Amino acid sequence: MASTLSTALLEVQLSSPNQSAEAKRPTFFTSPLRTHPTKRLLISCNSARSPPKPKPRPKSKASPKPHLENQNPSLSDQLKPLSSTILTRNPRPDQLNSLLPKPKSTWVNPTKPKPSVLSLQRHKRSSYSYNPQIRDLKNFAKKLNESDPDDENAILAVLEENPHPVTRDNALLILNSLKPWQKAYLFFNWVKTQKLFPMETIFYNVTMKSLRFGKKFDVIESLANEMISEDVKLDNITYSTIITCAKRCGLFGKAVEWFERMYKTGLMPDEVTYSAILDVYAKLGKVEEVLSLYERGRASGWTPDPVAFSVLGKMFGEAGDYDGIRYVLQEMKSIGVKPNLVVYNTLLEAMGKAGKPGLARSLFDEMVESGLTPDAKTLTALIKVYGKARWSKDAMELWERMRSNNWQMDFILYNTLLSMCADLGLEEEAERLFEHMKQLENSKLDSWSYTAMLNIYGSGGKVDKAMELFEEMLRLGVEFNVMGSTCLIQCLGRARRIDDLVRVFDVSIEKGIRPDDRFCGCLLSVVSYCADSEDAIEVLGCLEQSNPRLVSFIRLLEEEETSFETIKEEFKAILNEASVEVRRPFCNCLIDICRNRNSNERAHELLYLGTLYGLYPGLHNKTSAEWSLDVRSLSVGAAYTAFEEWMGTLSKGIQREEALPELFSAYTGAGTHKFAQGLANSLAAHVETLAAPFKQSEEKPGCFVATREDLVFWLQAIQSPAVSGAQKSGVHF
DNA sequence: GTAGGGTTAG
Repeated sequence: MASTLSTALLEVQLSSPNQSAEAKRPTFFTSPLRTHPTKRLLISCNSARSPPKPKPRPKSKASPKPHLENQNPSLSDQLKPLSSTILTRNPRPDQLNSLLPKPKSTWVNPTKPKPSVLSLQRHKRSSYSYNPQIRDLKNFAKKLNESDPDDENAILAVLEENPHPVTRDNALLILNSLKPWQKAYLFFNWVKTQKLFPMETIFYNVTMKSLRFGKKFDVIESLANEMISEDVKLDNITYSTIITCAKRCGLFGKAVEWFERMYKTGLMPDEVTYSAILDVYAKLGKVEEVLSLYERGRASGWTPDPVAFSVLGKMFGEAGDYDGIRYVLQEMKSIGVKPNLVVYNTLLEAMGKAGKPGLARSLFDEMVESGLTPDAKTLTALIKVYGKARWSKDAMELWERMRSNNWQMDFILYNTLLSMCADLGLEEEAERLFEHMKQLENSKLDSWSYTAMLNIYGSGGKVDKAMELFEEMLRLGVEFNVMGSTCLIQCLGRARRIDDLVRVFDVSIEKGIRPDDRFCGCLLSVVSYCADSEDAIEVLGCLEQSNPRLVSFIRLLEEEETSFETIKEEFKAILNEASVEVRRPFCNCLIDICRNRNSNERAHELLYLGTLYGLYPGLHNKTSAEWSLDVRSLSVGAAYTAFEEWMGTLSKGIQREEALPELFSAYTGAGTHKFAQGLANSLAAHVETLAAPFKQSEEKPGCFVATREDLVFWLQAIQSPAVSGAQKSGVHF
């Protein structure tokens, strides 16, 4: 089995997610905005710089191909591993909503002047005339708001009490004051049945806004259809309300459908509707469509406002596209639009998502210099960026600045500060803040605050403090969520407090927590280091309730007669069911479990499969001077397995007299990650057990180096029958 | 929230 790893390395290139066969195909829309495909990414000539290009997909490194004895395989043979090694990806929102119109190939002559795609005039609002009865009417609306929503007769009785005649203006004023959508909708229908005056567009619009608040898209749509059948004109306000409601309900196909419909009726969107639809495409991750719309709008003479730029900024942030973010800033500069606070907030967060903490910091400085005062959202975004980047110094400085400048803080910001403390391991600071938050007026510590503290104690191994907090949550009735439970269980597992772990698990299930993949991964990792089989059985019991398939798989691994094919198929199915971020941890834990149960053979099979399914990209790196093994993303057991596998492959290479480089290195990393040091120590111990000639480099901690001469000598020595004892100590070649 | 668009914690 192990001997096939070198060929597996060939296959892994096929299974890397970036080269998946499901390459995105651009979707066109059928509105008059359609442009010729080759023109789609051209940005208006006013822009100073070229638009962001889609990033080239990362290419696989051209590593020297292992020598293969057989002839070139046929095309169908070459394609086979592709279908058998590709895992499905998590569904994206645009894949869930396949309602977007399919492309039609309508030729648009690019030499003709582009038609205008949006109206530069915003919808004019009618001005209110002063209503002397306003007080009475507001009181009346208040009564309606307070009446029992389920008691129709009571509501009708209130309606009869209206002190003033229901004129158009009075009805509008009342409708605007009704809060829950049920009341507004009821009043709207009541007015309609009175037939005192024609129902104009504005009545529908106000009612729709209320319905949007209640996310009642189906009702909004029925009202819109009623407008069409009753011949009431739909205006830009109607359409933007419909579109944004569909968007907030996640019905992106519907949003696009109504946008298309607007064009079909000959109504031109104004910039508000236009921004709304830009946001729809942005939320779908359809960057090219958004840029195309943007470009067409610019070509029609549109000067986008900060809202439009905020939409673009958010979209690029979600895509982690730094070039895109920079493009937004450049566009604003060249058009002469000054970013407002919301734009800065969006871009700061986007910078964080694109992994640019330094640029976020300078953008923040620029914002403050421009005279804007950061609000709680600005500070939340920046604290989050610094926390994730582990920039302790900047985070603490900002925290200090917040206090000395008396900048606005809210509870979300406090909770974010707590989470940042968890990221940076600042236990004392977090405790102080937590106490401070307890004493704040009008503020209650919520599940987020407690979860952040559980995270801090959990990752710091403070198991007693974590349990105290858990009891406190139960006592105070603070919601205990899946993340808090995961942190606590992880902590209890590391401390081998299995009875407490099982109790926390039971409480979690009682409280209605639904185990997610991370939660199961956490239980699986506890199983992996349970030396005591009774403990393992307890934890497997919890896992059985959360993910029975995983437990059956562990049993399959234990049974000697299970074939490799069975393991392969079942493992693939499990990985496909799991979300992408837990796939590698699952594989790592399962390898550890196998090694702990002395089934190294199975561990090698799993590593092979993990590699095959693309869970360990970049594990092997080769230059002419050095071959290296990067085990930073591997667990201890997986790292041992990978190391042995590597030595086995090299050993065979030596037998075949293949060319070898001067230097060999294994890299465990020794950086900021909590467990990195542990991995370096473990590999050091393992290397010593094997008496392998790898030495930890002094200038590069976490890097184990061996020369070709030493390595070849060692490998040849342990292969000779005289020293076969080395094999008993765990070397599996 | 006073007829429509954007930011808002793991």
